[in-house]
Amino acid sequence: MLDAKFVRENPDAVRAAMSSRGSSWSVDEFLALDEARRAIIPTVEGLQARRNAASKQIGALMQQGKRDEAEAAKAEVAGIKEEIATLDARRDELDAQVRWLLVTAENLPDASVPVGATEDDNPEVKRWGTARDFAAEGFEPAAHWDLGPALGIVDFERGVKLAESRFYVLGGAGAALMRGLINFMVDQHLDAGFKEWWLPVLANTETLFGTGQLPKFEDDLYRTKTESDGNALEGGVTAGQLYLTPTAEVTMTNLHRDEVLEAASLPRRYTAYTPCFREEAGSAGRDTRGMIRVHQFNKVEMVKFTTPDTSFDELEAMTLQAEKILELLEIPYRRIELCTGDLGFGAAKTFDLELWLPSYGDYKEVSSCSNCVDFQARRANLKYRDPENFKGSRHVHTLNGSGLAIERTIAAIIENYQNADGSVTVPTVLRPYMRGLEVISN
RNA sequence: GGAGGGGUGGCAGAGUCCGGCUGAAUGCACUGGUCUUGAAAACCAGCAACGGUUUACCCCGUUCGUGGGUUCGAAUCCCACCCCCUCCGCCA
Repeated sequence: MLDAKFVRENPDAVRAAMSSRGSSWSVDEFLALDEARRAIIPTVEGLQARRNAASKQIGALMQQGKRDEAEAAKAEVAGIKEEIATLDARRDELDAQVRWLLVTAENLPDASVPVGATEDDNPEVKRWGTARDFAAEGFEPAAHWDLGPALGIVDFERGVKLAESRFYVLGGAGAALMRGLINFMVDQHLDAGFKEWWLPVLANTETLFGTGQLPKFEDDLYRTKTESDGNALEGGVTAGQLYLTPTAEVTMTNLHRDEVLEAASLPRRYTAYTPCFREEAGSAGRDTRGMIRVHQFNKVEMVKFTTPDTSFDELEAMTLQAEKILELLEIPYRRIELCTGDLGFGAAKTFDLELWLPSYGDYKEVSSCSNCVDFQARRANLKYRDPENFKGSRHVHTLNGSGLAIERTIAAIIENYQNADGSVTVPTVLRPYMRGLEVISN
């Protein structure tokens, strides 16, 4: 959520930022509504003050037994009340409109973010490792959606049988690989000083609002109540509604919603493994094969809470932490920086990591590390205090990053570590996590 | 699922029956001061958030789970909803 005061005082900067994002958010619409709203406030409050004063007087008069004067005052208040009611209704209306604009506004890109329109404009920042030359080795690499089932470790058909399309099942070494990767990644983050959490995968409306999934992106989420239950979300809060979380970022960031943290306790570095659920409603036809885009996937997530002065350093550190996982697994990857036009809703700056997938003949996203600055903190009312430097409290900066998305990592391992005979070598660092298994074969 | 209790300031906890200087006693925590070599203790003072106005002070408004209602006036009365707790039942 943007700071209304900031928008008011820096309309040109906001306009430019929104334009660079390709956002349709209108600064002028906001300013007009905001001005209309603020024009009414002094009038309403003046009337309220008069009403309050008169009421107090009536109480005093009643106690003194001055009935007639009290009755006269009551009559006067009746008139004021009518005026207030009219203006109040108008103010409520304007408040709601202004609030809707504020909660649906994208975050402002950081000044350092390269300007661009689409993902094609995302600059590549670095590249690590080299893709295997299968031709030189004398065989054609198979895709994970063929290799996995052939090895009996991935089963797409049974996933569909149990749930629906875009679900899958892992068996034997496949299941062990999943479990091993989760533990491997979490251990790596623990070694780097992160604190581990275990979180609910159902979350309420306030929680989803705090990180920005609501109110704009409800369609991406699985919900426990649907329109037919008479519980549709219409720009507000649906009582009792729960959502399957699309990422642990949501719950982990909201751990401190409505809290004031001590500056001395920052930065806080958190990590959690959770399953993630996404409706993927608008992605029919994209990545339909394999385990690249499924409704339920697994992810080890990193979240940080920092003071404003260190958040960009922490973003770099977080991105390096995610890269470290790929390097230990020896999977070729590249880092790209999202341009203004490709930034996510709440992000001020984002680095994506993409790993090499032979079946795509290209890099595919496996991690996204973002600094949301105070955007989520404002939504989630998440502040910190630092008595030595300022009075009161200020919003923290929040960061989140995948470390990593595991299905895509598994796909990359299967494809990059495959052998001519159809077996898959287990990456060295994972072997301790897989009871010493070195090769997955039939 | 059944029965009962409860949601008040950073925390704890009065006030609610009998509506009116109650934005709210008291304690703890916190901040400043006195005292002290220093600290503790003691004592004094301050201490909610958000919004409007303002150079600032002040002032005004809103907020006692949420929304609505009654009233000149609601933390206190009425209605609906949400949430939490305890006991019973069920259950990994």
